[in-house]
Amino acid sequence: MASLQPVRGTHDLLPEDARRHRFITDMSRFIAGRFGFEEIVTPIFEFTDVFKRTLGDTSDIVTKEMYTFEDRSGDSLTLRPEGTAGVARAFISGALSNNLPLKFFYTGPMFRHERPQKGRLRQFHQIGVELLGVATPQGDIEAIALGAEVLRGLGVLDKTQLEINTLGDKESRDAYRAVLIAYFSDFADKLSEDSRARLERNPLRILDSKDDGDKRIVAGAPSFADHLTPAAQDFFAQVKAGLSLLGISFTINPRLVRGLDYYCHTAFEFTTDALGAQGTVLAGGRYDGLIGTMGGPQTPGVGWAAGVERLAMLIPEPPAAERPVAVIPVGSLAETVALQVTHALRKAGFIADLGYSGNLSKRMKRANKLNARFAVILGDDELARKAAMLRDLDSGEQAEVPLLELRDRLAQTR
RNA sequence: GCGGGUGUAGCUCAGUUGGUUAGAGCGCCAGAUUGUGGAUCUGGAUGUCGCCGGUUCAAUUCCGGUCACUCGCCCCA
Repeated sequence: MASLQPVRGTHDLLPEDARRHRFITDMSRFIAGRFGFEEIVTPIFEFTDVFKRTLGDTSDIVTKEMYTFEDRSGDSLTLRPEGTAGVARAFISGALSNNLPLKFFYTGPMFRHERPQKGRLRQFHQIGVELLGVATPQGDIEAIALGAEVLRGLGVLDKTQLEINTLGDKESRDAYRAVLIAYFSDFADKLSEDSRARLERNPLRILDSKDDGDKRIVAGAPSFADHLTPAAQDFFAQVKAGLSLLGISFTINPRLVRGLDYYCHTAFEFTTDALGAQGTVLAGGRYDGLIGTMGGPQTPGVGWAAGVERLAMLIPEPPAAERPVAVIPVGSLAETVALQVTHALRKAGFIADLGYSGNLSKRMKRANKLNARFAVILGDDELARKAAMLRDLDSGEQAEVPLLELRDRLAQTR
């Protein structure tokens, strides 16, 4: 086994994997385009503060998962651990607030120093969308509908379930948080160690604990639904109604939460049971407070991100590579003609492969391995007649074709 | 970051109760077929038995460490 290994948690994408990824990014970009989302490309690293301010000082990502380094001018930079912060920063830097609403699609690598697992890498890839400037439930509905359409386009929608929840508005959440802390504090000594830490940082998370003891305590916890303001209830009702109107099925998961203060209203996740512990495939929510928190104008936003590697694992077969035409010279005289023919076919838009060496048999084997559709065989006999033997590699039939007609004959079969 | 499992050929895996030349299938290469691939047959090459150290006359096998992968937790895409 080779001793030269890639950095832990990083991964080479060999052509078959790369094709799978390209299919995912191309398809999602295309479908996002139908919804009016245009691609935005932001840098792969930002000033560390961009992520610290958006993700909060206590989040796991900021406290232990960022690839942060100092560059030669002494600035603290961080490889982006997620995509929203960069888009929000671009929105502020570019003073785009008078063009609202804005609809962005992005794709690219993200970096988190986590312990790798299946579906969890240190460099991974995401696709995502951000819809800025729409404060009404229409935005949430459109974002979720787009997510569902992307999954459908990829052929994986039926392998996922959509779960949604509401985090309410700030008023609802503050009230609920206080009630929750009061409730759980009574049980503090009985909670698991993890949950005791969550009581400080993010009490909502306790609701989703997998610890059996915690679950018993959670069962008696006050319900968020009882603390939603009428406005927040109405907002959520409209989101649900919109999804139903579009035929998007969902379940409500009251334990689906987001930790940071700027999240509000709708949180949603498309999950699968096919990927073990990393079941979340596409997830997002509304973040009306984010841009304001970063120092920009108060601007509502809703968006989601999806893991390309996780999506790739749900796609059983990668899309087939395009099938080439194999040009096969027989004898050294034919080599120069083969080079010309190959070049002409490439200029005409065909994928043409000119084997580099070997006799006819060997080159035919190579053509077969490349899954070539046709072989163009150039030997002395054919060349004497300014023709080539055109062999259909699927049927095994072959016929001589004048060189001048080769291009049109091949074009007919496309 | 915490706990468990695994690591033998390019891939999937057998095997060695510690003993001399470590195996299979698939794949790869060559030939049967010097102008015809896919099927078949014949032959060939695979390899620090993850890495480092310890115990031992002897370690791929036992022990320790380490690295990688993997499962769960945490968290997330």
